[in-house]
Amino acid sequence: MTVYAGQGDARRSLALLWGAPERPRTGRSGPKPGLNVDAIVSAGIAVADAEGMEALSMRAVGERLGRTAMALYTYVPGKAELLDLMHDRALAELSTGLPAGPPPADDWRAAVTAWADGLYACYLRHPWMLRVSQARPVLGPAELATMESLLRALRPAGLPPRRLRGAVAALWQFVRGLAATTADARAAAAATGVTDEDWWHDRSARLAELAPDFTDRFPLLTALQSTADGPPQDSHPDTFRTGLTILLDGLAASC
Amino acid sequence: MTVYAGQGDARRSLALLWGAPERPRTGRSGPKPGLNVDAIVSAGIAVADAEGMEALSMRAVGERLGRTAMALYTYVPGKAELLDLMHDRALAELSTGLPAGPPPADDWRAAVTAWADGLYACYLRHPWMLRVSQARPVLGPAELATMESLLRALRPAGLPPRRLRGAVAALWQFVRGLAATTADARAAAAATGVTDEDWWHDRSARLAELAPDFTDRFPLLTALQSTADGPPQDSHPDTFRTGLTILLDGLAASC
DNA sequence: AGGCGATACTTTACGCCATAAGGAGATGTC
DNA sequence: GACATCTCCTTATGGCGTAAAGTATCGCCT
Repeated sequence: MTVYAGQGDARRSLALLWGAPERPRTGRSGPKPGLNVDAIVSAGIAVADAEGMEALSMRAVGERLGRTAMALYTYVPGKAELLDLMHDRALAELSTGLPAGPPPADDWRAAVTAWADGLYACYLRHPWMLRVSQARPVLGPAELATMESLLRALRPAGLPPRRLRGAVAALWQFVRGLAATTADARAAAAATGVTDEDWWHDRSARLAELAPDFTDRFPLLTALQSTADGPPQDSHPDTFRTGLTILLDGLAASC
Repeated sequence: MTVYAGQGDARRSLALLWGAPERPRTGRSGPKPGLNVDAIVSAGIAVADAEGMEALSMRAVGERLGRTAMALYTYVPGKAELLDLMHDRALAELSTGLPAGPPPADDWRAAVTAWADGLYACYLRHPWMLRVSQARPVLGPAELATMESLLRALRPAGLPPRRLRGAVAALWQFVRGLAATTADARAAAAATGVTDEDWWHDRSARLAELAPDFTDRFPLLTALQSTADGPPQDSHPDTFRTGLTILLDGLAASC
């Protein structure tokens, strides 16, 4: 299941994302909070990382914190908002790991490549991120910072402003899409215990059985499959590299 | 929620996709089937088109056919397989609508653009497709045909085989990713009754409130936002166009 | 003609899910 | 000490996919 996010109460969600000032602690009665938003977000990420998005339930998160599911609702309006927070927190790994120094000269190709590599790796560390809806972006600080850093990397390329939006979209979607493919393949391999290679072999055999005219109907596909050095096992890094090169070439051509 | 597919029993799924020969009808007792796989797939698509992926339940599909949810299990192993079938059926719209004539000369840019436009439109007609997992592709006939037709469009470009995989991935992921963004924006607008423009306005205002140092922290983003002709309302077609141009330029540069 | 096995479909049930509603106990201010 | 407030719990509602088992219907065979 893909999980919707960015669907929650916009006001509360944004406030939580940007660390809105909590209500003043003075003059409040009642027991002290035993939990906090950060801890809940961390627990959520831990669950999702370890057991995947489909295992991420309010119960599971609560359990990890020694609480019931309902306890979380004191701190977070609902699951959608929790997802927003998790997504932005995970994305924040990108900026924290980076060198704080000045941007690396004018080599924008290297800079964009580094950006793409970082994002790709982040998605693969947290595959559940790929199941969070992307439209109407959550607009958390980390998401905006990631965008800003891509723009910074692209700056020396001198793209005309009109093209910038398209460039950003193409790059981001490519990284995200390829990460999704890679992540899903890994997940499937892990779940079924079948390697990618075996799986393709199996499917190919069955396809040949079900569609005897396969090579006639899909000649170019057949050719593609045979030109590559063997089955597409672990072809993902390669595909990522060449796709990115194509994108960079396209950017270069755009002035 | 993103919905997993391609997770079902591979054997039955593939057989259904490729229209495996049903067991011989002669010599079978029992009541005649009142349903068939095609009808179920159509009903599923109707439900998903009309009410979105989150409303697609076995109960809902059964109801549309005047049956209970459990009746479907006579024809289809489970929900995952039904999703696979729905996805491939929807993708089949691409090839049925096309001119049957020979490929259009050597203008590969036009051909690829046509392919991308068609796929983009298909995704927007059936936004639920974007919530179907993409790794370990289902390998239904329509999916393979779509791939084949992209390869056919790309052929005159004369890409070296080593680059083909990356090119296909970059194009497909870009189209899919941008379609997802567009579709989600539309869905959110429809659900909340807030136009994209209003929504952005609202969020911008709140962002400025929550992060007063916004323009300092994100100077390039701020610049990007102001260069565009107004808010990004309906900027999707534009973004799609320019992103695609960049990709095509990149392909051209790759020989 | 009658019976029997296969098949289509239903009902029921199980264990999940998110979360609404309301209550219990702890903690602070007055 | 009274009371308001806050955390966290229990319970309940209405959903989900689907396992299991029951019922009704049909076709073949004796």
